[in-house]
Amino acid sequence: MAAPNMREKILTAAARLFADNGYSAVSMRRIATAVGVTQANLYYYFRDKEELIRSVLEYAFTGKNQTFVAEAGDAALEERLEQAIACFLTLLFEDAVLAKLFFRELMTDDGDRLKFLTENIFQDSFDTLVKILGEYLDTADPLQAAIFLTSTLIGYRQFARIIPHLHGAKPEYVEPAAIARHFMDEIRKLSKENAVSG
Amino acid sequence: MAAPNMREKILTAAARLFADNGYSAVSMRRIATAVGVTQANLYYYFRDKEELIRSVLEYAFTGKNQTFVAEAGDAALEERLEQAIACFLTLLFEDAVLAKLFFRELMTDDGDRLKFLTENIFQDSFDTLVKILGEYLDTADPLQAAIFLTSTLIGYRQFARIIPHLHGAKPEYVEPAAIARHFMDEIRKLSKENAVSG
DNA sequence: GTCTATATTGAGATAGAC
DNA sequence: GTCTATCTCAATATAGAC
Repeated sequence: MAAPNMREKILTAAARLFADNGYSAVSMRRIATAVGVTQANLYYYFRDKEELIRSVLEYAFTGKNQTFVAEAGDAALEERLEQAIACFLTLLFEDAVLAKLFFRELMTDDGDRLKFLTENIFQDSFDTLVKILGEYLDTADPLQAAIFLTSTLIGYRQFARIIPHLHGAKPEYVEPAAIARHFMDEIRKLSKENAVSG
Repeated sequence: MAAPNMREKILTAAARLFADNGYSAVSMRRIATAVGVTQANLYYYFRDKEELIRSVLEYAFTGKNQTFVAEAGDAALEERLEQAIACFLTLLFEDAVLAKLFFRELMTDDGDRLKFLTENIFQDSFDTLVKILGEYLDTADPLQAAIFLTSTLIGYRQFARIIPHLHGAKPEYVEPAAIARHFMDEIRKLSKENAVSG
């Protein structure tokens, strides 16, 4: 049997397994079985498990950044902000594999990997966000505001695991579109336009 | 050698190792070495690795809930809110082991474990928070507001791994006290008192 | 490019001496 | 209560046939 994108098939299967179970909990055998080849075959494509993990992360994260930024075109300020929020939330909620890998990476102590994550997922989108917020919000420190906003979205995705177990939780609390709408309603109150001048 | 709280020594060492490396990446041997006993000895205290993990989580999480709630005494509304925020942030930032275990648990798909986490860490504090926000904020849905607030704090702790790598980040962006202050400044603008009536 | 077979190491776990 | 010794299995990785 030939191997058209066998490398990609391995990366996809490994990404899903790593996302769900963590790197060290997933054996090379399990990945191979998921793909339908023997364990030894993985070593034709990747030198060792370490390289496979690094490759999976590159494969999963590279490019996701651009999608996020691109959505913020040249529409009105408030619309661009809403777009960016909705876009990031959708990414986090719909792409479970990416989200889980992302959160796993957030737990590493390896500075290089955190830097890789920053540069490949955040930096560009974040710079755009800072600019938008600087114009839109009534704040002296748009970078801090962007940090809070991003934190809320990231945290919401994490907390969404807990929310369904809380007393009185409604299903719409974990729907990205509803979250984005509600969040924008609150942010709007903090805009320059609506701000109570100090 | 006797064993005064050997069980606790094991739990402490295991908690730290599990927090830093993940459950499956840490072997019983490594835990035993960290404690200074042999691997076989762990099996005197815990039936198997599964039970050790469960015990570590119980040990780490039980009670943390009360601390958080207790801080919200009978002071003024705004002060109680500020206290709660600062308290939760401090817990997340100062107790690295607890925070890491917490975030690892958030990634499980096991409903029972998420429920355990909800009941032992969140539910009580969260109910209190909902009440406070219902009185303090100009919102129709205090539960949703509490979700957003909690998400921001959780997410901030996670994003704090990224923040130092972002262009233009200042050290105070990852200091719990500064975060709490800044956050309250924003929330205050959304209070009933300051709300722009619609 | 994929396989079978295997070397080697480390894992979880148990038995039984002290 | 802690140890030594050992069992068993699964893991990573390599060699070499096809």
